[in-house]
Amino acid sequence: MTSPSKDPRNCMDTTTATRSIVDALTKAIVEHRLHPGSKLAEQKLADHFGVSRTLVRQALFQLAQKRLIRMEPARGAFVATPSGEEAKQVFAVRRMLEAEMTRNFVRNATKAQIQALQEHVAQEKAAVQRGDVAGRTDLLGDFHVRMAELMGNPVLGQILGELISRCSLITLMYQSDNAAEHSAEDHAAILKAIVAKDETLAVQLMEDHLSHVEASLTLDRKLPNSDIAMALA
Amino acid sequence: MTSPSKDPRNCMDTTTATRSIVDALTKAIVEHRLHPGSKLAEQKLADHFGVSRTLVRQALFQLAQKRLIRMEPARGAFVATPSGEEAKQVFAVRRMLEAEMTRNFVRNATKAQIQALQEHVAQEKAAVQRGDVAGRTDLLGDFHVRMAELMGNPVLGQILGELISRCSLITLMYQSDNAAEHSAEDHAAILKAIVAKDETLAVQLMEDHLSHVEASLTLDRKLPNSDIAMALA
DNA sequence: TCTGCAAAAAGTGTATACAGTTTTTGGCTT
DNA sequence: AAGCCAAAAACTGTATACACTTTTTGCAGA
Repeated sequence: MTSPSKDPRNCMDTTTATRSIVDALTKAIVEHRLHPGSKLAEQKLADHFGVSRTLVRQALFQLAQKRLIRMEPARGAFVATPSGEEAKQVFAVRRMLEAEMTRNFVRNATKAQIQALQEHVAQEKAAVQRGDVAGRTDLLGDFHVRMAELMGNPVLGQILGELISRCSLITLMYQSDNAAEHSAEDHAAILKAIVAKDETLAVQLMEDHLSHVEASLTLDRKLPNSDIAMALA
Repeated sequence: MTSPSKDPRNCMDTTTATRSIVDALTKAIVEHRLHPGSKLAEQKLADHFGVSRTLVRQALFQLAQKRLIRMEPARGAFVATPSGEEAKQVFAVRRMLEAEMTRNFVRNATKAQIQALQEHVAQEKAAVQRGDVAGRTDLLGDFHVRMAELMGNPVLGQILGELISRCSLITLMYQSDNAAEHSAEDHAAILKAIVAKDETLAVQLMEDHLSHVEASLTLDRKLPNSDIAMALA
């Protein structure tokens, strides 16, 4: 009832500030502008975003919980450097979730939902062809999240979204770029099986897809980049 | 208040102060001392824990990310009140994860790991028999987390741990207490199938177990409790 | 030149202060 | 007496201040 807030310019909304920092840093990490191992100095980030350390700190804590960064006791925050071991675990969990998800999707998806996925795959192909690395990375991950959301299970969608963020970091560390184009093809094949209502095949293709991505991991090293201003510019 | 916790396995451990607040509040929520919907006023919590609002705030953000509380824009934090819809989704995800987890466990578990689970189930039975509600709740959830960890997949363990925390809140809202004793029996049956290396049966029993818990949910309402000092004392 | 150590700089961890918003309180009108 | 508006209290959101820790710097001695 009482709606005394006639303030439409509530743009610097509370909580949105922290959230936008989380989003910006997440994007920067997933899109490879902040390299694994980079130091994330609080004051520098605060200066960059034009806020105080308080908000940066809150954002860093949230990122730590999402395992995109790690925080060492009195030394600060660093972009996470997931190990090969951790990578395998993340993929294992994804296979568990997505195999079942695919099965349920084949069973229950409506025409409209399938069409939504088809449009998504088309976008993926477009991004791959135009060489849009950032957009491609987003879309390839979003394919899986979208599927979860279309199933009417946002809980699954959120968990999968976090796993996929971690996967982005992992693949950025270990995977060569050309392998990603193959993912778009995999998605198309999965979708085809879904359209054909071939439950077993769709599940199998999804598992193969994830195994394939995992198999393409390699153990070469990267050099860290600490230039926050450059990466976020 | 149990302060003596240094957890060496958790590398993202922020200042232990914040973590102990998170743990204390998590315990209070899971153990039913803070009811769904209760307001969590920052200053009151700060006074209770003998710290400033800063640390309480950080803890609340982490709890919000774990979906144990919800934070409303300028109104504060409240113990989460998961809907029946959300409950179904959480259980659906658990079934996905734990069916596969059980399958892998049957395949790969060593004698020592199986024995560890057996000891755990024995503890469960003891807690149920002695009427230790708090310990029982902990142990019943820990059975699943323990299984994940024994599989050498801490990633799975952590995700499952969070889902189970949410489940505790859900069951505390919707489930009658006596159903929990049944869970200990379910665990024993699952373990028996694991010992017999009957993969199909073990998976089936795990799915049935989770479905059974979910099926025992009901939609009666609860009255909120806002007395923080009492609940945490 | 290289090593070791102390002082300074930088950075994190926590508390406090302050501004804006929401909720409560108390009185005034109908 | 019930309802409504205004002032006050309480609370959240953010910035700043300060203590303590880590890292860097600079210099003395070998």
